[in-house]
Amino acid sequence: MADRMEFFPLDATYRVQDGKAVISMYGRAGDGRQVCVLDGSFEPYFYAIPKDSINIGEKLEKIRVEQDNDAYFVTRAEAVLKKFLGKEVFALRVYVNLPAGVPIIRDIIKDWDSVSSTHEFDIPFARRYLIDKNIIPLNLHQAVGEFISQKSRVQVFRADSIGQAGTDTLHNPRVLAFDIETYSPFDMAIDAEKNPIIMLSFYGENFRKVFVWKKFRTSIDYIEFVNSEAELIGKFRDTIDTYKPDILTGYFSDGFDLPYIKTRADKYKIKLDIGLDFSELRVKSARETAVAVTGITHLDIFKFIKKVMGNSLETTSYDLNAVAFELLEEKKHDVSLADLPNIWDSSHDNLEKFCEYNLNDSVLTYNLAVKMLPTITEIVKIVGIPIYDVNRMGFSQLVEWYIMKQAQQFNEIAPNKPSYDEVQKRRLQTYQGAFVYEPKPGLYKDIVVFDFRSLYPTILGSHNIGPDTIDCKCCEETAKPTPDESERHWFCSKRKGFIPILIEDLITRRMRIKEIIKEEHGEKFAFLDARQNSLKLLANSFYGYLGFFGARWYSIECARGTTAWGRFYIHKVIDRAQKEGFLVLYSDTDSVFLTLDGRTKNDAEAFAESINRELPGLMELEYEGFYPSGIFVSAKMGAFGAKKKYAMMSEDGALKIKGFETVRRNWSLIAKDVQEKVLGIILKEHDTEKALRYVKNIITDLKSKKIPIEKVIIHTQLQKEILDYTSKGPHVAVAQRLKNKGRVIGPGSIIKYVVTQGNDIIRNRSKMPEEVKENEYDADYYINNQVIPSVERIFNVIGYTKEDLLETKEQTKLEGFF
DNA sequence: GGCTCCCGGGG
DNA sequence: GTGTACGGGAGCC
Repeated sequence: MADRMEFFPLDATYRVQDGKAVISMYGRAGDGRQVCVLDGSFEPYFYAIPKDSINIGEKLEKIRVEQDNDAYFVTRAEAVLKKFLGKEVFALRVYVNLPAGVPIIRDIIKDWDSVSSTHEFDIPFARRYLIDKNIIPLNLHQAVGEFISQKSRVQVFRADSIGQAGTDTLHNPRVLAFDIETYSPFDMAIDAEKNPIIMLSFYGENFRKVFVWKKFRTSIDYIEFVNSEAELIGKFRDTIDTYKPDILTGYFSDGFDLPYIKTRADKYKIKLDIGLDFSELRVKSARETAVAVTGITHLDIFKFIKKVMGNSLETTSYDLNAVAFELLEEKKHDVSLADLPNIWDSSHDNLEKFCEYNLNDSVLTYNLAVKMLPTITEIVKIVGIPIYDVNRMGFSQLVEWYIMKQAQQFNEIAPNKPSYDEVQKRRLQTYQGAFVYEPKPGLYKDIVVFDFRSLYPTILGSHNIGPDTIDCKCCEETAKPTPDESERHWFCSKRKGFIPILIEDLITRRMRIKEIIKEEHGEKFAFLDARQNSLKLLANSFYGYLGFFGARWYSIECARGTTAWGRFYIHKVIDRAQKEGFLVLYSDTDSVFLTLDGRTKNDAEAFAESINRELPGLMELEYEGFYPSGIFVSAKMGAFGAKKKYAMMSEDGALKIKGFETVRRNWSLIAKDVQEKVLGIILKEHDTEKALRYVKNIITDLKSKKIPIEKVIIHTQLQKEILDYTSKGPHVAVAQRLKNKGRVIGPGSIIKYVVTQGNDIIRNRSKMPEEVKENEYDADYYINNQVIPSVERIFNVIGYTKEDLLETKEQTKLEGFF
């Protein structure tokens, strides 16, 4: 007798059982319990396109490969009618006994004379399953089958069939945030082999806890003392086991917390078998590490925010404090972590505030995860990929997997990933990008900003741009070619392409949501807003995807055509604006900055309307805003045109700043200080003279050595053994000398150095701070390589040159603007 | 100008 | 895991 069971799948994986692959999906059942759903009915396969419909079925069935005690063979081959880049093709769907056999069998047949090409042989089995069965993680599904008994931390259900069940989505997964503090002496590299974890905090719904293995007097109820680090690691495992989170989240936990915990656990031979199948936590060490747990979704919320939200945030730093402040208006506790090791070693009485700090980091992480969950959920639902993977994908991968899923629905075969050689070739391809109208540096009044709503996506849609519509035979004579002077291309005017269909679908879905969202409030609004934003992010990424060297649906000609049309339309706006009497200040890609120059705001809006009447398809020029004053920079030219840098003040007095980089740790303190101060003076006080005086004073102070030596120390971390360096930077030279003096120096050591006076190359003038007397540092180096570069572009904005900064005599420019 | 190296996040 | 991983700036050579 079959049971029915409803559940929200979170992720899928597979296991080989009795020579057959069995999919296991972990998720939350309708009754609230965690569940594992097994499906053994899905078979691995790939496609082979035979030449001239030669029958290769018999030959395929003879293949048999023995490897590592497993046998791989073709179970059957099915002839199917598919589409490939706009053309109908006969393909063979080649079924293989095991997933691991797919690439092996494919390798054998790819070179056969009778085979023209092979496809879709490199798609992870569990991902293939979700796509083919149209199972969308987080949506409610119904399984028919029965509960079985199997070693597992959760109930196991063996399914005979699985299907969508209504439109419900898991909107309140059980989230558990955690954070560790480690013993980490001031200025030493973080070293998981050497230094213990001393605190561990958790935060979830109605749950907060800090574990610490030294005792002190406290009245805080969530602090729990344990006797050792080993016991603390045991608590890590047990807390997760009893809390039963759907999502375990940390801040940079892929790169720090979990690998650290794993290293320490290995030391004590503690098994971190928190997987719902009792498997251990897995640290995948690639270029960027990632940590996975079977059945529990590990969300590194830092990674998600940096990858997906990054561009839309004001902050340029992604540390927890800056991100929490911008997204939550909350901050980290203000404690000095540098003091923690000493306090840990001596006076335990002060440990309490570090425990509070530790918990607060988990609280912030939890709140960030909850805040991002609507967006994460919507991306998962649009792309059809589990949270764990969405968390670790960049935009081009999100686009690609979205297209892969749609390809299945549209009966399209996916093109292959480029070979290494092909990637190298593609990397060399360049093309003309967007049009940039350079602003004259200076201060301006009454600025109006317009931009094209989703310029590239609407061009791709309106002009039917895609790899399957380019240069079609049927429209060679009639189609309108791209406005590209260097090469002639056109796109089919009879048949809508695959990619334009997908893009227009994303755009119109978004427009519909924008329409209904006006009436919504609260939670419903938040989800719809997250959805429209996710749709926009995805649509905006298609153009870049077409020109991305790793893309399956790569087409540099399509990318070129898109920018060519983009330049065409923005020029049209600029020309018309000038004809109508506006002053064009600045334009970049899809936006135009005008000054009213005597005309009114209403005139500007009417102007946009007149443009819109002539635009094709879904293209639209939008009124972005009005700014009473602004400062524009024509920054240093890069290889592909100017960088975008400007600051404007809106009517409510808020400043909008674009393109000013922040300085990093391998800059001296003096450079950081000066940049911060100068930005403050100019943007808040509008006193350019004062900013200039300030920098001049700093330069004078450097020359007369009034700036203390601590402010000119540069910190750089040694990445490998000194001998392994082929190119000796200043920090390597200093490291060598430290080693000669008997200091223990190796990978991870932070090398501090000061550049001193002389004519030699920098390396030979770099010394350790204690070797340098107060007046020995090279003032010119710090002025020219540190202070000036950190503020030069800011001063260019307001009309001063590097030379002005260096001159001792005062000058006045742009006086009396404000 | 090409090559090599470092940074980020975390403590 | 039927896959793969970044991009920008500074200094050396």
